[in-house]
Amino acid sequence: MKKKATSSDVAWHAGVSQSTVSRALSNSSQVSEAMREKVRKVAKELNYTVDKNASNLRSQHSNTIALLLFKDTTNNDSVINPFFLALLSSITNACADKGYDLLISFQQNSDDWHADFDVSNKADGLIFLGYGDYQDYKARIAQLITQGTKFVCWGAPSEDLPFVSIGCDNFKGSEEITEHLIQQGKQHIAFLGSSSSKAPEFFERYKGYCQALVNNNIVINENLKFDALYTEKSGYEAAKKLINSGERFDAICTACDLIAIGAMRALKEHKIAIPSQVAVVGFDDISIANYSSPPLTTVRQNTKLAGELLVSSLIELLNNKKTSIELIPPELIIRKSCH
Amino acid sequence: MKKKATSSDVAWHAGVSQSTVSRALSNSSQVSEAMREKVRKVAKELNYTVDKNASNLRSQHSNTIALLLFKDTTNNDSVINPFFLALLSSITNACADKGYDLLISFQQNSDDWHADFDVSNKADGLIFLGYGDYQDYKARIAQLITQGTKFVCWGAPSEDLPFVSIGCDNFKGSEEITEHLIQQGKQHIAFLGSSSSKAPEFFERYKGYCQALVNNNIVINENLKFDALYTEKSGYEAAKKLINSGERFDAICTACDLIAIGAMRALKEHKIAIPSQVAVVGFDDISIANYSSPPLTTVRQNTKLAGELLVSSLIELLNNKKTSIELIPPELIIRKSCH
DNA sequence: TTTAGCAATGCATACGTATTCACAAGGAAG
DNA sequence: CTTCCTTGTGAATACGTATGCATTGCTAAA
Repeated sequence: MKKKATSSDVAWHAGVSQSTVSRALSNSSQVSEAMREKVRKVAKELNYTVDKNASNLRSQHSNTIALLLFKDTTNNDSVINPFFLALLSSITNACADKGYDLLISFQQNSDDWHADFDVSNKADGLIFLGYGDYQDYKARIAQLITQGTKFVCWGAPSEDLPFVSIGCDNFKGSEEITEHLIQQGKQHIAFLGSSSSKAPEFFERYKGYCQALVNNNIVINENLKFDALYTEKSGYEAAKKLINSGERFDAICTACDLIAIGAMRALKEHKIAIPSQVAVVGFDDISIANYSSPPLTTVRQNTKLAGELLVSSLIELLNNKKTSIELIPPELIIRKSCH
Repeated sequence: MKKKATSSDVAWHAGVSQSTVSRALSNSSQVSEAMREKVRKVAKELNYTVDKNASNLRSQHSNTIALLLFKDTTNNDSVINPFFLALLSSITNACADKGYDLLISFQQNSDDWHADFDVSNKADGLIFLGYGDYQDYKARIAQLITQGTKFVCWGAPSEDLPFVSIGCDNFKGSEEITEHLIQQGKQHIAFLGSSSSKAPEFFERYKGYCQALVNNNIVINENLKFDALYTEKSGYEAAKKLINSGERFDAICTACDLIAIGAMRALKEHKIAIPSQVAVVGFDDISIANYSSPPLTTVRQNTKLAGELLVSSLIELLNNKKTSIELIPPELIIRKSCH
C-alpha cells in the first residue's frame, strides 16, 4: 500500500515550498495564477488531497456539522418519523452545497448524549432534530450555551428560547387546514395530538385548530381532544378512545401524519367511511400521506427550505453573525381524506 | 469564550506528564490504576476531551466511517427510497455501538463523487448504498481498489465482484413470494422491474420469480415482463403498459415495494380489484407497505441485521481480516394485497 | 537615481496528540 | 551484594498542515 502524498511531496515535485502548495490549493490570493495551476497539476498527478486531520488541527476548525437526531425515547425500536428523514436528506444536500461535511448520530435517549462532538473538535456546530421536546435536555442545553457551543434546533421557533430555533408556522398551518375542514361543512372536529407544552409544535398546532374554530364561531369541545404522540400506534389508540367516547364528530384534525394514519386505521376497523362520515387531516406531508387510503389531506412543511435554513443559520452562527429566527410557511395539500 | 483544555493542561493539574495523561485516558496497560483514576478525575474537572483532529493526525486513522448513498440519477428531485433510509438508520446505530463516527453524503450523480473521504483521511472506510448499479462506477471503484481504500457495498452479493458486498438473498425471497402467489391459485403472474443487469438485485429477483414458475410447471410468458425502476411513478407506468397490453394476468410480482405501490395505483384507476382480480406483491417491506391500500404482501429485508453486518464487515476489513460475503435471509410478510 | 511599496514566495513554527525511547525504582534470582 | 527483569513514568519527537514573518524581485513614485 503506497504512502499517501503530502503537501511536501507536491512541493518537492513542483520545485516550490510547502507553504506555497498550501496557499495555492486553498485559493489564497497571495499566490499567482500560474503557480496555482502548476501546483494543481502536480497535486493531481500525485493524487494528493489535503489531509483533513492535519488541516483541521492547524486551523482549529473542522468544516464539519454534526446532526443529532432525537429518537422517540418511549419505545426503543421505534421507526424514525419519515418527516425527519426527509429533513435529514435536505440537510445533507445543504451541507454539501456549503462545503461542510455532515456527521450524524441518532440519540436513543437522553443518557447517551454525544454532545462531545463539539468539545472534541469533531464538529464546528450542531443541528438538533426532534419533536421539540427540548425540556428534557434543558440542563444539557444550558451547558452547551455556557461552553459557547454553536447550535441550531428544529422546532417551534420562539423569541423566548435562548438559542436559535427554526421551524414551520405550525399555528397558521393548523388554522388553515381546520378552516378547510369547516368549509367542507364539518362542525364537530376532534383533535388528536399532545396539547401539553412537552411538544411545543403540537401545542402550536392545537392552538391553530382552536383559532379556526373561534373564527367560525364553533364552540371548542374539550371532550374531542385526545393526547397522542408521534406514532401511528398512538394515533390509532387515540382514535379508539375518541370513537368509544360516544362523542359526536365528523372530522379529525391531527398533530401529525402518523397520528392521522393510525386514526384512519381505527376508523376503518369501525367501518366508519372516510371522508364521507369522518374526514381526517394530518400535518407534515410525509411520503406515506400520498399513498394512504384514502390519500391524506395535510399541511406540507417545506423540508428542502427547512434544511437549507438550518444549515445556513448555523454557518452564520459559526461566523459570529446575528441570526434571525425564521418561520417556514406551511402549505395546504388537499387530497381525498377530507371531501 | 474559554480556551479548551488540552492534555498538557490536565497533566499540569495532575502533576504528571502529558504522556501519562494520554496513556491513562486511552486505557493503556502501562499506567497504574491509581494514576488512571487520578487523571480521569482531573480531566473531568477541566471538562477535557481528546481532540479528535490531533488524535487522528497522530495515529493516522479517524475512527470514522463514511456512508455514500447513491440517489437515483435519472430524476434529480427524487425522494430517496425509504428502504435505504431504514438501512441508514440501522448503520448509524451500528456505528455508534462500535465506537465509530458516521459521515454521510448523498450522491446526486456520478460526477460529483466525493470519494476523497478516504484519501483525505476523513474516514477510515466507506459504505456504499444504492440499488447496485455499480457498473456506472466501475472505473471509480477500480481506482478505489488500487488506492487500497477499504469499502463495502450494499447490493447483490457475488463471489465475482472484486469487493465485499452484502445483501439480501434476493433470489430466494422472490422465489418464495412467487410460490405464495401460486399457492393462492394465481397462474398468470406478471413481473414489473428491470431485468437488465444494471440493477443486479432486480435481476436476481426476476430469476427467483422465474424459478418459482418453473417449479410449478408454469410457462414463463415474456409478454408479462415489464421494466421498471425504483420509483412509484415507474411502477405506475409499467402497470399501465401491462394493462394496456391486453395480456391476461391475475397477479403482479414486483421488484420493489415502490413499484408495487405504483402498480396498485394504476390498477385502482382501472377499477381492477386487489387482490380478488389481481394480486400484488412487493419487495423490501418499507414502512409504506403496511399502510398502503390494501396493505402490501412483501419480502422483508432485515435492515437491522444488514446495517450491523455492513459495519462489522467494514471494520474487519479495516483490521485487515478476511471477510466472508454474507447473505441476509429474506422473510415473507403476508398482508392483504395477495389473498 | 533613489526609495518606498507591493506581489510572490520561502522559512520556521505551532496546532494537540500518540508513541518510541530512556530511565528510575524496586523486586527476584543468583 | 550484584545482576537482571518488570513496572511505571517522563522526555522528546513526528503526524501534515496553515500562517506570521522575513525575504526577494520588481514597479511606481519622488
